[in-house]
Amino acid sequence: MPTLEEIAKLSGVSRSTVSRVINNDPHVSDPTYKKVMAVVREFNYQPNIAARSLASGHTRVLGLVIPTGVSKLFTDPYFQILIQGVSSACNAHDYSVMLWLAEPEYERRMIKKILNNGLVDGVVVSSMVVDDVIVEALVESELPFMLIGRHPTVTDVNYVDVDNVASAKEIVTHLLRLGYTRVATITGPLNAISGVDRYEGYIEALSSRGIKIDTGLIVEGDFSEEGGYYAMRRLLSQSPQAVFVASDPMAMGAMRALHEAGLSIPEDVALVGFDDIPASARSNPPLTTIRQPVHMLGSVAVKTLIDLIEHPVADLHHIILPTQLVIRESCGVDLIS
Amino acid sequence: MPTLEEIAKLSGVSRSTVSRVINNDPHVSDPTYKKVMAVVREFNYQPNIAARSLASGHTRVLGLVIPTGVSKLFTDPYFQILIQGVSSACNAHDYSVMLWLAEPEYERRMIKKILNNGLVDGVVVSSMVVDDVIVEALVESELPFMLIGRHPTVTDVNYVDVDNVASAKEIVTHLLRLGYTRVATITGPLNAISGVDRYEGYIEALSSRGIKIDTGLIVEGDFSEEGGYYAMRRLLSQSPQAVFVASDPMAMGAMRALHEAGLSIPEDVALVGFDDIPASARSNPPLTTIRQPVHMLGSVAVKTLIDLIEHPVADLHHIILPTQLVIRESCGVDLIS
DNA sequence: CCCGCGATTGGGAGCGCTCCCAAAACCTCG
DNA sequence: CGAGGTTTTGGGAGCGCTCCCAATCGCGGG
Repeated sequence: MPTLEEIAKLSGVSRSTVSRVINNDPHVSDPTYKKVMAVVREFNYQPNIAARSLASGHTRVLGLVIPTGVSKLFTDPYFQILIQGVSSACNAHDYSVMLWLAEPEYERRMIKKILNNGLVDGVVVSSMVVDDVIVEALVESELPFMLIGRHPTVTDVNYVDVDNVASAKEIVTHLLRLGYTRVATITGPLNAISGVDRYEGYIEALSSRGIKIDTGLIVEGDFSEEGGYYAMRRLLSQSPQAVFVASDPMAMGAMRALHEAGLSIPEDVALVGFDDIPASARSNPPLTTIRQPVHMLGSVAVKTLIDLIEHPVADLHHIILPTQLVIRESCGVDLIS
Repeated sequence: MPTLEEIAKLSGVSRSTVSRVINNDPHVSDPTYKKVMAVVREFNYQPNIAARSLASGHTRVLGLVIPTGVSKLFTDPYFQILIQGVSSACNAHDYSVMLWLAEPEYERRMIKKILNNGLVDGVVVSSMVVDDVIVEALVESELPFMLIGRHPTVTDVNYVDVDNVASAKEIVTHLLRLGYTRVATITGPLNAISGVDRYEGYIEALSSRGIKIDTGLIVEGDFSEEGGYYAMRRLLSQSPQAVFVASDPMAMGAMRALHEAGLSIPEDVALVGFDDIPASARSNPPLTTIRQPVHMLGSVAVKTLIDLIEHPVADLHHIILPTQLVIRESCGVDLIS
């Protein structure tokens, strides 16, 4: 592995000039540029990142933090797609991504490591949990960061999110419009902001149609298939006409419970989800759900973060990405008309 | 963020002594150690990684390369669990992980970046495809690396894998022992080594029982749910008694095709898979499959790699992890006894 | 033909750490 | 009490790059 200095010698110019060439500094004459580039290519020269970082103070590396204490949740395709979105946006901008799956036992130590080690120029945090310590730590540090999913209490930070409340309201309203009146919900964990927001949307949808809330029809889940399954079983005795399940993996579990109980969807119970994971299009029956642009959440977070790093500004970014109601068969058809 | 030098001044010792303290060098007297540590903690000092890397030549960062040209495949829980295994082993050893999802269009450029940028001390590669360029490139570079999954042609490299041939043979043999004779297979992509190996195991199982191979019963899939679905549909006309599906996601697809065709499992067609993804325990019926220790594949790869980095030795590591036949309901019960 | 100015180029001074060697401090024991 | 050894400690010399400033080059106009 040659060094800058060697490339300089080899091409008969100074260290500085080579540095200019590899950094696309315009203050280089065309012949010099070509001469140096030829040598660079010939020796397949790659600048040493550590040296560059030390000298320049930045690394072109972003951290991606997924505080999934619950490894069960990490099986959710959501994270996979998110990682993909982050990764591809980083590639496109010539950044690398450092992945931190924050296991709870390491969390404290880890946060310090993340913030202080100078390894990353910024971090993307997939925030989920309400009392997340990392966000405060991030605020204290001066490291640029983007949250994926808004934070419940700290609002003066940058984030990208979907409108969970409105989207949940939309899909529940769809159910109501189809004529169902006894609509239950399996919520997400209520210590997760998206869990709370989707629940909120459910409440709003019912309320705005003057339907009073029946707490018997509300069961808290945990976003997992298993959680959906058990929640649905508990709901069975209440014989709801329709159920808004706050995540597709839970909806899969709910379907399983329903099938086991010999009930058919949507004839006996209509079901809708939230997320539109790949499996939802292929379930039996295909699931009506809200499509989140998960990949885009990741890539937008990265793009915004990079912009923030390279052109620091004071103003806050609160980006809301659109969702889409995807109507399939699990919600049944209009009962009224 | 204080520097080493500042901590040294603050604690009244030299730069070198502080360096020794933070690196746990035994050549430090106890009082000095305590004195320095107090200051380190008080100022929450974290050594600058870039500087440390530049000076020491290593980074305590491992690269994880997943050359999933096919993003479809990345939805497979396999990778998620693999990433988790790698990540947690890294955490445990105080290493960080740099994630590279190698999208095909970036591949060439990326490989160079990975190998030369000096950002990582070693890489773990989830190798899948037969004609993978990265492995050769890795061999040329002097970077330590571990493959997850053996390479079809390059054998003098370190890898950790399961015995796909033997495991496939085991599960197909199980099918044969149950009394099925007309056993089909939906293979993985045959440009993936695991696809080939599992197919091989299928052939061996039949052959060793003197059953001659019927090419009509062999359909190539691609490890995805979709692929399994379409492959099963093609297989339907051959009316197999049982099918060995080379991956669980494909088995899910095959089940879907079977259900659609109104056939029941295992009464009309028995089905077995390979992988034991979480969903397999909950499918209808639960899937008989081979359990791979995916998490462990990741963590063993990391541990071995770290050992390789820290204690370089010449000898090759070819680690084979055990699999387990998990019998559930999809394979039916003994037809003979 | 010389001055002045913009476009190029060169070189010094670090960035914050590790590593090595030598100096200092401390023991042990004859 | 001092030689000789063993710990500890200190400081210089980089690691390979960027950044800044000064030096050089080239060229048009007076």
